[in-house]
Amino acid sequence: MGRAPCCDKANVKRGPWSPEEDAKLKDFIHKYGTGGNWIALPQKAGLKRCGKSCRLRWLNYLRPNIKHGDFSEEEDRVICSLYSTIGSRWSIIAAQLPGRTDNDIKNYWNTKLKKKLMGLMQSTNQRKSPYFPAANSLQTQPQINSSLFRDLYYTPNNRPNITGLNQSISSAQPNFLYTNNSNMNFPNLGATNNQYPYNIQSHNLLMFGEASCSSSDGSCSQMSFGKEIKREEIMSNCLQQGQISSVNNAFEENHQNFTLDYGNSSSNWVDQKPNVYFGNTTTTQVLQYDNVEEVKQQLTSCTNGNNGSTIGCNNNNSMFVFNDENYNKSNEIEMFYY
DNA sequence: AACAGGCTCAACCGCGCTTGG
DNA sequence: CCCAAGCGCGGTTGAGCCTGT
Repeated sequence: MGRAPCCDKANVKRGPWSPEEDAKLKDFIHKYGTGGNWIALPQKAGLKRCGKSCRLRWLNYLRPNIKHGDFSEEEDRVICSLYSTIGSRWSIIAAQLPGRTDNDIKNYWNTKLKKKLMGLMQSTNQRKSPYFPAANSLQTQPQINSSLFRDLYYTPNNRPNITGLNQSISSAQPNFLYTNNSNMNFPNLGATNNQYPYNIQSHNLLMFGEASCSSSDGSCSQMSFGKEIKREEIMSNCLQQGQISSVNNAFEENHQNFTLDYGNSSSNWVDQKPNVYFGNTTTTQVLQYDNVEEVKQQLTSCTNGNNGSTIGCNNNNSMFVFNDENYNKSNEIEMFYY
């Protein structure tokens, strides 16, 4: 036996709302509010509708200050940024866009924005992006004539933060949230210190900004904004570029101590422990940076350097790989998003 | 003009979560 | 603690519109 229906489907009207029904619902809510009970509302308002249908109609169409019509480029950016970070959590995305409903954004994403991005992907496909581009290539913004796409590389600093996000995160969701501090307002995903419970399991990272579409049948019902970087590739690149002299217990099994061991004195490093940073131990904000210079600035102001006791100066959705020598010169930092 | 196929978006569905008895 | 009712959310549907032939 399945779940009991929320209302008597035989006796409720379905389908598009008439102007008369809209007026009835609007009038009733203006006079009496929702009373905190949508199920009882239609009967009180004299509507032959299911309470859920009334709620939906009100929230998505009738309530004041609903914005209809084209989305601005700024709204596009916000949607893309948040989608790439938290996935299809439309209500959270909608909360950052006043006047827009989750349904609107979902429809817009599925019918237009996703395709728009796919178009951009195709037009920039020739540009080969190595897993670890030369550090100096990151001194400037990528040469892409689209602010939308550019911002997928360097998330804008005006991107809304998601402070206070307090909903449980399904393990199926993207893994951008990591906490090693149970006092954070971010949901504690079950991590204990220095454990990274999500995608790290696969030992792969996603390099944010490389949107891709993959499916066996060639359809594109799923699109991800990331390029998988296998840990072996990371390490191999680090070695090749002289960024590390050896890899020891890097990406240790059991997903603990997500660190690179540089095989030489750690005192020169910004932090003795991991030089790959996840999470943020001091604030609940998602820290974002417009460009590499801002990252450097943040790192320079790090007060936790060298003592190895804490993970400081981290960022919730990016990881930094430092070149020891060049970090001290403050001129080479490679930044990767996952 | 007629038709087919694609697109849009309002609405529905069902599930998980929350709340209150 | 249990259970039922209600809420909120994300995925899906399909009627109507649009566009190309």
